[in-house]
Amino acid sequence: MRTHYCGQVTETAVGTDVTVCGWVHRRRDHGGVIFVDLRDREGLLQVVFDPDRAEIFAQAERLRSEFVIQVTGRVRPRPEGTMNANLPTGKVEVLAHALVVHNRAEPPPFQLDDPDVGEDTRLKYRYIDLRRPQMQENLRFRHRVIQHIHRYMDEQGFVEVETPILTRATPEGARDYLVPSRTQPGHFFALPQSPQLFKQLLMVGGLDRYYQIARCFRDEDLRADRQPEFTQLDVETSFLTQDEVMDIMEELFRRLFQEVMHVELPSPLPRMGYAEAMARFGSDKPDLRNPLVLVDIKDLVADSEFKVFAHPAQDPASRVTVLRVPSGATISRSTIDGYTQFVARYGARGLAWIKVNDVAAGRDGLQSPIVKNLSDAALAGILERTHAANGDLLFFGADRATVVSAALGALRLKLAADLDLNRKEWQALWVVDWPMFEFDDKEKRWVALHHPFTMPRVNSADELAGDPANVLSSGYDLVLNGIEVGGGSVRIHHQDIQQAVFRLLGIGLEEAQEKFGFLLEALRAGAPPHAGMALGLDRLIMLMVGAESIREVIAFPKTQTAQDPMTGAPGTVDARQLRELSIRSTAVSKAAANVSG
RNA sequence: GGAGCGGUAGCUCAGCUGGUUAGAGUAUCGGCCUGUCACGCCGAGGGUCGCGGGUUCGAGUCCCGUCCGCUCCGCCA
Repeated sequence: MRTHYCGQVTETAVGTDVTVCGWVHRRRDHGGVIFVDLRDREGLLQVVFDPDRAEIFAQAERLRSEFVIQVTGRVRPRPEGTMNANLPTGKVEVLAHALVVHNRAEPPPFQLDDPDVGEDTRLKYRYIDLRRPQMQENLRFRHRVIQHIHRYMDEQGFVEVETPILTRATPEGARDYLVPSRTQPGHFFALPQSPQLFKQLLMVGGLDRYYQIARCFRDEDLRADRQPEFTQLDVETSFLTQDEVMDIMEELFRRLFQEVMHVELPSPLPRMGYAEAMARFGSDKPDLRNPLVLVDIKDLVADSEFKVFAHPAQDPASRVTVLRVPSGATISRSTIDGYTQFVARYGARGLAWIKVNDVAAGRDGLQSPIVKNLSDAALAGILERTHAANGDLLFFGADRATVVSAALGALRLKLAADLDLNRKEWQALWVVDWPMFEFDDKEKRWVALHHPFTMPRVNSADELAGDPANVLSSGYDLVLNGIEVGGGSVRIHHQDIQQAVFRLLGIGLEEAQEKFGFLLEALRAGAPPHAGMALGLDRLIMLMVGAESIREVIAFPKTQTAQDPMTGAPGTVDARQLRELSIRSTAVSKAAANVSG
């Protein structure tokens, strides 16, 4: 049907006849001559309709935006002074000899070159939105990344295996998406939160090296970087140590950046312990582009008269921490009030601050509502430890450690965004030495920080129960520019340790047998030591293309209420379908109660 | 479950302390135009002010509820 993509018709084609197909991007009708910018996935090409050819000129007058046409014509250089330097095809044009209108089109609901169209409109008409060059580029970039992954994994001896989408619900972890069984009334499949157990069983099955570009499903609330279905590069290996697995994945990561981004990442990537990440950055996924760091001052204020500081300083579960903002003294009171409200979201009950006007002047050089409460020694210690300089602003957090880390960790990110402090570079690192368990205060029970199949760093099952809070796991997370893009661990391959972990998580023998019996049996069937990882491809590609949301790199994403404005999913089904599935809905129809706009 | 911001023409938005006929840009439609490329010029049409209720002589504007979109907290092993 065509000889060239529009975007590929350049000077080399001058003098030849070409046939191109595409969409009418824009029509400029000068009465006596008509220009059409014809668009396909490779770019734009100017087509000229001349009144000398009366018949197709008349046809061209009836062309409208987004009509699908086919043009045959002679490529010729544009007249002197009419070249368009902004287009790769800008030195040439095609004089139309023949025109076929393959399809007319309604005027599009939005203009393709309008950068400010609302996302709900874009998603409702995603098939039009996808025509925009940015979306085309995002999806093709994604394709290139995945092609590189396939090539690398194959080179490294990995075998791509598909695992079930219909599987069973498991306790722990995210809320499951359920699929009712018709043949087993009252029973449900669950969509996999990840292929975790299957890939472990593939190791027991002797595959040795498995990978899959796997869709995962989690029925939790959405964020800019979270969709209910998302894609992971899922990997599992046998007989490799933690470091060996990390090396393989790190090399993939580095090569992706080299080959797709032309960016050199350091080798090896830096590694940081979870404890250090929380202490210095208030986060388990620190953004190392950000120069701000948290500095603990517990010891400096422990015997202070100032109870707001002294009390947490004496509590082992709390921390007292300073965030120094270089040149931050120019930040206004109202802006600081805004930051106070900001940290309140994370549970902080206040945000103390000191403006450092003159370090040499000691107490008199400091401007703050709290200096009067602090001793000269404490103030001097704080200035010294934070390396405060004239013109700096110090923010303080004093509370339970989880609150301080969350609040000041978030404030650190917000300040960097507001003051444009982040270095323009790529900062990848591993976060290692994670705690195995965390105590959930609300549910009053231990939960696995990574997942329950992660190998705890203990010598025996008995060691676990003694001091769960201080058991480390062999988990590792890959963090890029402050976003978790992957994580993995060495897995438990002994049945007794797996049982002990279940027991600690409050999963009794019977429940473990019912829900994980197949895993426990497999671990008794000659399970090799194994370890693996998953890379979140949507997030990684979002970062690589510089998008603000994962939705920009997914062809048909869902909105924050997990709906698809285009298909209307999720939708209702008729009563017969429900009956076949032995299901009755208790929901009151939204449509009956309210028609939304 | 919670917080914030938003919802007015196809799209992007303005609309003050409530007040006559709700505006702009763009898109669309018609006319003119032979070198434009966001073509230009002239003209026209286009509104359930998300939805429901309330206050008021009077509501796009105020109040309550609700739905939708986005960001975030919780949640996401």
